[in-house]
Amino acid sequence: MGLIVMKVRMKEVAKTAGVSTATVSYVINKTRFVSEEKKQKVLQAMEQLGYTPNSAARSLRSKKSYTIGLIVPDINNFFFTGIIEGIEQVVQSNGYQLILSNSNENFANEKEQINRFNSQLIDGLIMAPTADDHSFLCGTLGEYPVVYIDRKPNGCFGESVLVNNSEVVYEAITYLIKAGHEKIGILTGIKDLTTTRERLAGYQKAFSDYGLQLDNSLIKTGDSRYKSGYELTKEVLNNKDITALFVANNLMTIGSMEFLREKKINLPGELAFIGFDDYKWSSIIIPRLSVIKQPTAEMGRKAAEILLKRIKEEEQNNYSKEYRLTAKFYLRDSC
Amino acid sequence: MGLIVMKVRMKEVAKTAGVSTATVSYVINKTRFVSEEKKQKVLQAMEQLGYTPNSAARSLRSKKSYTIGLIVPDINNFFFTGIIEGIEQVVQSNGYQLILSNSNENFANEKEQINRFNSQLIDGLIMAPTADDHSFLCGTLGEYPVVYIDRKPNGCFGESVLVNNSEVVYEAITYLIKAGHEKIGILTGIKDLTTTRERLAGYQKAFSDYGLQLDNSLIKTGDSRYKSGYELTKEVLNNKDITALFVANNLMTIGSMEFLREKKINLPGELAFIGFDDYKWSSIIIPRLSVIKQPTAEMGRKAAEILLKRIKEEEQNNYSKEYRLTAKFYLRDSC
DNA sequence: CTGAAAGCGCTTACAG
DNA sequence: CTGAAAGCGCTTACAG
Repeated sequence: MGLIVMKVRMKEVAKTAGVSTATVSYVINKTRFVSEEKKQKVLQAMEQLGYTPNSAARSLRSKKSYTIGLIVPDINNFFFTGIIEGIEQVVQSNGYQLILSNSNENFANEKEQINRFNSQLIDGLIMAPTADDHSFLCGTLGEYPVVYIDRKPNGCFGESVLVNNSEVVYEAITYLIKAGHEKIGILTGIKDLTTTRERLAGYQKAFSDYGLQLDNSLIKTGDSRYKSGYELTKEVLNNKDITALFVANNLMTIGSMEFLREKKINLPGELAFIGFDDYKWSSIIIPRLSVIKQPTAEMGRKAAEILLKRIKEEEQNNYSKEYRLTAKFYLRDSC
Repeated sequence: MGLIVMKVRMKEVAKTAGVSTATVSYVINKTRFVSEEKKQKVLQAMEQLGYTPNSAARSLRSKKSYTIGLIVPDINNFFFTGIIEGIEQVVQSNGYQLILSNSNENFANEKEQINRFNSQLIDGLIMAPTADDHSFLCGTLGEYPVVYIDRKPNGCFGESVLVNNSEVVYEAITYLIKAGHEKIGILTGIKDLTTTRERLAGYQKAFSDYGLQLDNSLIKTGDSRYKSGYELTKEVLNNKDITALFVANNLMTIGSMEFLREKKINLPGELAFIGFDDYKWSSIIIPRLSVIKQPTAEMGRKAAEILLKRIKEEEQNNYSKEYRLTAKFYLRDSC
C-alpha cells in the first residue's frame, strides 16, 4: 500500500533464472524446446517475481494481439447477448480477448468502430452488419478475417453464420395456413437486412405453395424496435381483418404483445400469434407464446470457431461461405 | 484483391509530408503545437496513404492502452446488459475500447480474467465481483484503477457504483405491510453478495419498524438463477401460508412467476407479488408486474465516468467511495 | 517551432 | 540445446 511496485520485466526473470530472455520467451510461449532444468528455473522465477508479460510489446513484435473484435447492433437485445455468450466461451478458452462494440444499428458508428479496429488492434472481427451498403469493406478486407453473424452484409463477401430463416418461417406460416388461416399479417424488422428478406421470402413461398393470394397490405415493415412492433400491430389490426399475426423480430414481438394486451385481444381465440426468438419470459406470459427460436449460443460458438481457425491458418479472406444453423418453430399456446 | 497491401507506417507519412515522425505523432495526438502548414501536409499524407496508427506500438511506448476491462457475472442477464450499454456509451465517446469478460458468477474465471488483464492490457477495470473473498485484489491494486458496480467486493476497498438497495426494498415491503400483509416471503440471490445483504436488511428493517415478528423460515436464499426462483417459490408456498412474496433478483423473478403461472395462482388476489428489475416484458404479462427498477444505463455511465476520471488523473486507488444511485419501486398490478 | 534519436518490452531469425 | 541482438512502430525527453 502506498508503495509503487515497479512492473517486473522479462529481463529480470531471465536474470533471476540465469537464462536469456529468449529462453524465457520460449518457455512462456512453448515455441522452442527448453531443457526441463531451465524451464523449471524460469517458471520459478516468474512465480517468485510475479511476472506477467506485457501484451503491448508482445503484440507489437509478433503482430498478433490475441484479441478479437465484435460489433453488434443492440447490446440490450437478448438475441445478441445469447450470441455473445457463445462467442465468449470459445474466445476465452482459446486465450483470446473480446472487444465489444455496439453499433446501435447505425452505419456511421459501425464504420467508426471498424476504423478503430484497423490499427492492428484485433486479429479478427465478428459482426452483425447494419442494413447499409458494405462494399467499402471489400477493400479493407485482408487485414484480418471477418465472420458475419445473423446477417450478411450487402455488397461484400466473407464467411457468415446464419440461420435457416426462410425455411423456418415457411414452416410456421404453413402451420397457420393448415390451421385454416388465410389472412395472416406479418411484421418484419429493418427493410434491407438479409434476415428480413429471407423471413419474408418464407412467408411468401408458403402463400404461393398453398395457392393463397398474397395481400401486400398485410406485410408491414418496421425498424426492429419495440415501438414499431406496437405501432404496426395497431395499424394492421385497425385496417385489416386478419386472423393470424406473425412477428419476425424479437423486440417487435414484445411491442406487438403490448398492444394486444392493452386491447385485451384474446390469443389464440381472436388472433393466432407467432413471435420471434425465445427468452424465459415467453413462457410466463399468458398464453405461452409460440415462437421461432434461434440457437444463439451455438451461433456465437460457431462464428468464433470459424474466426479463430481463420486466424490460425492465415488464410486469405477472399471467399464466401455460409453456415446455416437450424432455428426451430416452437408451438405453444398462442396459435 | 489478392494483392497484399503493406501497412503504412508513420515513417512513410512523415516522408510524404516532408516532416519528422515526431511531428506526425504530435499532429495525431495534438500534444504539441504544429504549424498550420505542416499540420495540413501531415493530415493530407495520412489521408492519401490511408494511414492508421499501430495501437500496439502506441501502447508499448506510452504505457496507455486506451482500453478498459469489464467483468460481469452474467452476460445474458438484462440487468447487466443495461449496465454495459451505459458503459459503452461513455467509453466509445472518449475513444476507449471495451474488453468484455463473463465470469459466470465463478470466482476462478474472474481471477483468471484479472490475471490476463494484469499485463498492461487495460488502463482500468469495471467489475461486478462474485461473492467470494476479494482481499487478494488489495495487493494487485494500484496497477490500474478499479470501479465496482452493482456490488462491492468482500474484503477490499475502491470506488463503487451501487444502488439504494436497503431503502428501496424497505419502501416496497412497507407498501405490502401497509396493505395489511404480515406474512411476506422473500427470495434472495446469492448469499454473500452485498446486494443480497442490503436488500435483506431493508426487508428486516421494515418488519422491525412496523413491530412485526420476523419469521426466518419465510426468507429463502437462492443462487440468482431462474431455476432457484422456481424451486424456492414452490418451497415457500408449500410450507407457509404467506400472502405476499418479494423476489430480490431478476432471473429469480421470472422463475418464480413460472411456478405461480403453472399453479394458476391469482395475482394479486391470492398472492401479492413484487419482483426485481424491469424489462419490457414485465408489462406484457398479466398482471403487469410491480417491480423495483434500477437505473442500469445510468449506473454504467457513472462507473465509466468515474473510471476515466481516475485514469486521467492518475490518482492513487487507495480510498473507498460509494456512489448510490436511486432504484425505484414501480407499483403496477401484481400487488 | 521542429527534428534526431532513444527506448518501451517483447519475439525471433541467426549463429554456434 | 541456447544466447546475443535486431527490430516491431510508436512517443517523448532533449536539444537547438
